[in-house]
Parts: sequence; C-alpha cells; structure tokens
Amino acid sequence: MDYEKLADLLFEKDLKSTEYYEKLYSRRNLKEGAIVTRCAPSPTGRIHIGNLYSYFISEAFAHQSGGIFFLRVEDTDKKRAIENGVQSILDDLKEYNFKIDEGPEIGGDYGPYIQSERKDIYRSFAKSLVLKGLAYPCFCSEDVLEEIRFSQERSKKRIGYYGKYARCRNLTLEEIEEKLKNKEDFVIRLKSPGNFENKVILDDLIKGKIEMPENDLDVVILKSDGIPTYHFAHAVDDYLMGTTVVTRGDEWVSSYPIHDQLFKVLGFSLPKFAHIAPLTKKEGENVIRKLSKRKDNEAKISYYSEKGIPDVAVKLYLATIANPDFERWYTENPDKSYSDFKFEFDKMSVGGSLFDVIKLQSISKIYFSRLKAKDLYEEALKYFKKYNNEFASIMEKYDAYTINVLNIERETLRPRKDIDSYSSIYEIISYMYDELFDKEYKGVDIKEFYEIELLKDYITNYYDENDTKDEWFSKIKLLCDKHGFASDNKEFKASPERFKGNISNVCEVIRVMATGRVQSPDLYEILKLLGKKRINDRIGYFEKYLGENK
RNA sequence: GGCCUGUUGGUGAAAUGGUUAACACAUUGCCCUCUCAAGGCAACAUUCACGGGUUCAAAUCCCGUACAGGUCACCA
Repeated sequence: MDYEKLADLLFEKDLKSTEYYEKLYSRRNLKEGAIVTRCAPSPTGRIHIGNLYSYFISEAFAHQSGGIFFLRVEDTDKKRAIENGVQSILDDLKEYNFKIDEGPEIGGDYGPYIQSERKDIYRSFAKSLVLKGLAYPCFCSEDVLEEIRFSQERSKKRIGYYGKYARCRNLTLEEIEEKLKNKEDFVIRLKSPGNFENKVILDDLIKGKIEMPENDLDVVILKSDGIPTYHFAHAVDDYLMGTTVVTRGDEWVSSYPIHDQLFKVLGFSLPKFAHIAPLTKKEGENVIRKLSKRKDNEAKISYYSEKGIPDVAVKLYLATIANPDFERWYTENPDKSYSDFKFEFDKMSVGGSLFDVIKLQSISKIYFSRLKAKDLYEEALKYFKKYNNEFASIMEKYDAYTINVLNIERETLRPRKDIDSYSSIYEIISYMYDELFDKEYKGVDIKEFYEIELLKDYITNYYDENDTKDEWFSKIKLLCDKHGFASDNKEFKASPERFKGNISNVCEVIRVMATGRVQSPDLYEILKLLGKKRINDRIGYFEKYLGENK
C-alpha cells in the first residue's frame, strides 16, 4: 500500500508537519518535582461539584509542587455544545477562584487552549499515523457497525471493531479512491498493533497498579467531521502541552489501554495518571450512584451560590474528601489556608466517596466561625446585594452596628458556630434591626411568668449598657430576688414552690421581649448592643402584645 | 456477557501481620452561674460483606462466592 498516496487522498496538502509542532511546543522547563496538571471541561453546561472536585485536586497538586495548572476546553462534540458554553465555564471557574496559569483568555505558550482551534494539529498527527500505516479510513456506516456488534453478541465474541471484524482495515487503495469519489463519509481509525492476550499495566498514582489486556480495538481517532475523538485529542494535547499528571475521573481507567497505545504509536512519552473516584450518593437502600447534576441539587454549583456557601467552605470539604487527614490538620492549624496543606495522591480514596451535605455544613460552620466580623460583614453584604437587596441596604445603613452584631461571641476562645451560609445570617440577626423586628411577636407563646412590670423595672432601675458581663449578671440576680424568682438554681430545684420561677425564666422574658424568640446568642451582648431606647420601645410593643392576648 | 475496581459503625474514614478496631460528622444522655450555638464527658462496630486457606498470630496475605460501581460510541 502506498501510504503517501493514501495520506494525500485523505488530508489537505498544506498541513504542517508533526516535527513543526514538536518544535513549536518545546518540552517544559520545570524545576525538580514540579507537576503540570490541567482541567479539561466540555462546554456542555455549567460545571458541577464533581468537576469542581477534580479541578480542586488538580490545582492543589500543581501549585503545591511549584508546577502549572492549565485549562483546556474540550469542545470536540458539536452536538452537545451549548450556547456560550466556554464563557459559562470560565465564569464558574472564576467564581471558585481557581488560579489558572494558562488557558483561553489568559493565553500561554502551549495554546490554543480550545480544542476546536487545534484541528490542524490533530490532523497533522493523524496524517503521520496514516503515513506509517498505523491508521486508515473506515467507511462503515452506523448500520454496518451495529450489524457487526449483533453478530458478535450472537456468537458470544468480544464486542468491538478489531481484527477480522475491522472490515475497512484491508481496503485497497483503489477501493478507497472509489469510495472517496462517491463522497462516502469516513472516519480515520487507528490500525491497532495490539494483542488482547498481552497485558498493559497502568501504574496509577491513586489506584496503584492495574493490569489490563492490551488494546486491539481500531478506535476512531478522527470523526467524519474531521475532528478528533477524546482519546486522540487527549494523547496529542497532553503530550504537546506538557501535562505530567493526567487527573481525570476513574470512568477512564478502562480506556487506558487505548491511551497507552496511542501515546506509544505516536512516539510520545507517557505522562502519569491519577484516576479520581467519583462523588456518589445513595439512592434507596442499596443503590449507590454518581452524583448527578440533573437529579441532585447539591451537585449543582448554583446550589452553593444561592445558599451562600462560600467557595472556600466548599473547597475545605472537598479537601477533606480528597485527603481525610486534612480535617485534623485544618483544626490544628486554624490560621493556615487549605493551600498550605500538602496533599498526597496515595491518600485518596480508591472507591467512591459518599457526598455528605451535613458534613459540608459542619465544615462551613467552622469556616464562618474563624472569619473576622468585618470580613464576614463585607462578604455577606455582597451576597445579600445579589439575593436580598432590602436586607443589604439595612446592613449598609447600620454598618458599624452590624459588624458589632456579627461579632457577638466571635472573638472568644470558642466562637459560635451557628452560621453555615450567608443566607442563614438573615435568620440569625434580623431581629436586631427595628426595620425587621417583629413588633407583633407572631408565634410567641405567652407564659405565666412573662411579667411586664419586671421588664419595666429592669430597664429603668437595672439596665446599664456600660456594665460588664459580671455586673449585668449580678443585676439580673437582684432583679430575680426582688420579683420572687430564684436567683440560685440549686435553691430553686430544692423548693420550687417558693418561687414564681428561676433565673432562666427571667432571662427568657427579657430575651423574648428583646428578640421575639426563645433562643438567641448571648443575652448580655444583645442587650448591650440594642441600647436603652430600643429596649424601651420593645417593652412597649411587648406590653401591647401581652395586653391583646391575655 | 467480557474487562477492571471496590466492600471496616448511620456517613467520611484510620489502622498496610501482633495490645481494649483511631479520628471527624451525625445521633443519644449528662455537665457547664440565662436559652441556643460552642465546649467538656459518656454511649454508639463482641468485629472489619460471606466462606475457606496460609500463619504462633489476619480487617490486613491467598483462593472462591455474593453484592456494589465503572467501562465496552464517530460522548467526553
């Protein structure tokens, strides 16, 4: 077979040589131990939590090693592409603050970083394979392929386009010319030199050594539209772009023999591989499946932005899934960032990990509890400007006051952990503002010890916003004694009949009057921030409420 | 069906042949000069899917079974 003639028949004349590209994209000059990873999304929609997980890991490994993390958009499937797909991915990555070293928009020495713009490169390498007799055109229609599959199923043979089932493998040049003249559609397939009896070993950074049969499938490398398949683009790009560790979902391990062969046939040195186990979810009792963007809300990125769970909190959770000892490290190093942690591939889970929203919440609470009130204020403000503008303007109107409110029980040894998202802040502090305080005390059950006289006595004769916490508490005790409540709980427990109630009850009336709810953060701090005037007003509203509901 | 992987408590998991199977989340109970949150203490796997084997000794090694997951496209 005259491969040169075949190549001329199949490819455009002005294609640059593979040597040209090899020279253009020289090997990267990396310092010892530096690794190059990439994220390679397809523009078929917004990214989801599984993508995020994989990108997070990839970035962590690249940057902790002093290497490069680049973005390559894999848009070789025209059918699944959505409008503004590339932009939407770029936006999502920005929202999650990935530090991308090279990619569309930013550029880099190994571009273009969008596969549809690299068509000539793939075609040049495909041509080189044809020239070497390692690739050929295949004219089999979908129907023919299906027929082959059926006959293999019937005779219980391995399914696929290989060996004697690869009908177009041995087409003569004349037959090919004839078909091309008739404008028959064709793809370019690899003429696999593999033998199914041989073994290939994947030494995966996460999963360890996996032995698989060598590939003998004549896989498609160029589709009929002239665009490469994933397999071929992966080999060409990850070699030319100098990826040193290919991080991807573990659904790819079974096609590793194809990739291994493609690299070898193209004369490329193989990168290392890290196949990441999926994030899963339990459906019913026994079914475990991959988290799905369509079925599971928590798989969507919008779930987190709408709830106001910050990117860092999400990453903190992903970090604990990635390396379980991260969690301990993080509690022991409260002043460090997750990027200071040294992640290791071999600590990653080999099977899947169940995605636990409750655990994420708990990690998010820790994150929020470590924020300075001022920073919390600023971030929360950004969130509410987007999702609740009315509240945002109230926060801004009383900015200093709001920061003080957010600072309640914050700068202590054991800060509160009640905020798990920006959205939860509204519920937690809204009663501190007159504009949002519920003057009608909706939903408040009146108890017999809700005495208005006690409250009035408190505000006129005891309350002083300059009191220390101890002074405040002693005054509450005095108030108890004066109004027939037990200031000492042990005494109360011993003989409850002697009292109207205990100190908890007194605090409860004050709390309900001041906040409209039975539970709140530290009462002392709240009363101090509210100030005399506000409290007085609220006693007024409370009196009205009690009067109307006697 | 072929090929590959996995299986430790409700969940994530540690322990890579050697005492009572870490830790975290969740749950429950108790404690803490006011409620909640936090924090402290305690409870929660007679046992590491099951069955065999190797060994003085196995969650850890070997074999088989079951179950679960992945993959077998001109989709990535």
